Amino acid sequence: MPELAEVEFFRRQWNVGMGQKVLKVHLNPKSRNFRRCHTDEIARCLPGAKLVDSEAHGKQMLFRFSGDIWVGVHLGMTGELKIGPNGASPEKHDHFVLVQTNRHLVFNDSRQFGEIRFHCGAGPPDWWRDLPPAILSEAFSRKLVGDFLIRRKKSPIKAVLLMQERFPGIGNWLADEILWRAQIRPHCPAGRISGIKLTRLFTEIKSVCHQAIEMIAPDWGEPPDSWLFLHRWKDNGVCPKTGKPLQRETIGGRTTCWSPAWQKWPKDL
DNA sequence: CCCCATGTTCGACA
DNA sequence: GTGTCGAACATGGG
Repeated sequence: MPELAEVEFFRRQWNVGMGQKVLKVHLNPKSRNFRRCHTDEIARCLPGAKLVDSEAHGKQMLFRFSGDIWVGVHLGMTGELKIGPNGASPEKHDHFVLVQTNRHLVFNDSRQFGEIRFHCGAGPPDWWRDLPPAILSEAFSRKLVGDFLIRRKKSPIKAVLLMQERFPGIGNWLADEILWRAQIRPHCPAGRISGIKLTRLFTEIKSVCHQAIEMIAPDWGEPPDSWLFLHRWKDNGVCPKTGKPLQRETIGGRTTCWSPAWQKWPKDL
C-alpha cells in the first residue's frame, strides 16, 4: 500500500494521540517487524513517555516521544497505522500497540515486511540523519535528478525512479504514473533522458507527488479517472489519454504498466 | 494448487 | 564499481 502519499496518510492517523502518554505497550516479539531492534528495550522505555511529534520522509516515519525516545516506522508492503478504541483487544497482525488513556495507537502488518525501529538518546537517531532531499523540498532539483540519471544511464528509467536513495517515497504506482504523464517509456535507458524531456520528467515527479499527497493524505481519497492509477490493474485497461490499450511487463523486477500509444522513446538524444 | 501483490535486501554472476 | 536477476521474507486474495 504505502508510497509517500499513503505514508503521510498513515502518519496522521496517530495524530489524535499527540500530547498523550503511553500507558502500556503490546508487542509481538516474534514478529519480523522488530528484526533490528530489541523488543524488551521498547517495552521497558516507552511506557510513561508522551507522543510529542512525528514526521514522514519518503516511505519512513519517525515518532518522537518525551524522554528522548524515538520510534521509526516503515510500512513495507502491507503495513498500516490506525487507531483502536479504548480497551480493544489486539486484532490479527497488530504487532505493535501503544495503549493511551482514550485509544490505542496500532501498527498492523500482515506480511511483516515493514519495520519498527527504536532509539533512545538526545537528537534523532543515526538512521534518520543523512536522508536524501525530499522530493517536495527545494533541494530536490533538476540537476540532482539529471546527475543521477547519468550515473544510472544504462538502467531503465522505471527501475531508477524506484531507487529510494534519490527518489524517497516513490513506489511502483507513482513511478508508472509519473512516466505516463511525462510520456516516457519505462524501458528507456535513464541516460537518454535529457534536455526538454528531463525538464518534463522533473516537473511531473514534483507534480504527481504533490497531487498524490493532496488527494490521499487527508482522507485516503482516490485519484480521479483521468489518472493512470485506476486503469493500471484492469484487464484490457485503456489509456485515459488515448483510449488505446495499456500494456504490462516486468521492468526492474516490478510489474509495470504503460501506454504504448502515448509514451515514447525520447527523441532528443 | 497456481499466480500475484503500492517493498527491501542479499547473494550470485556478467 | 555497475548492472541484472532471482530468491527470500510472511500472508492473503483471486
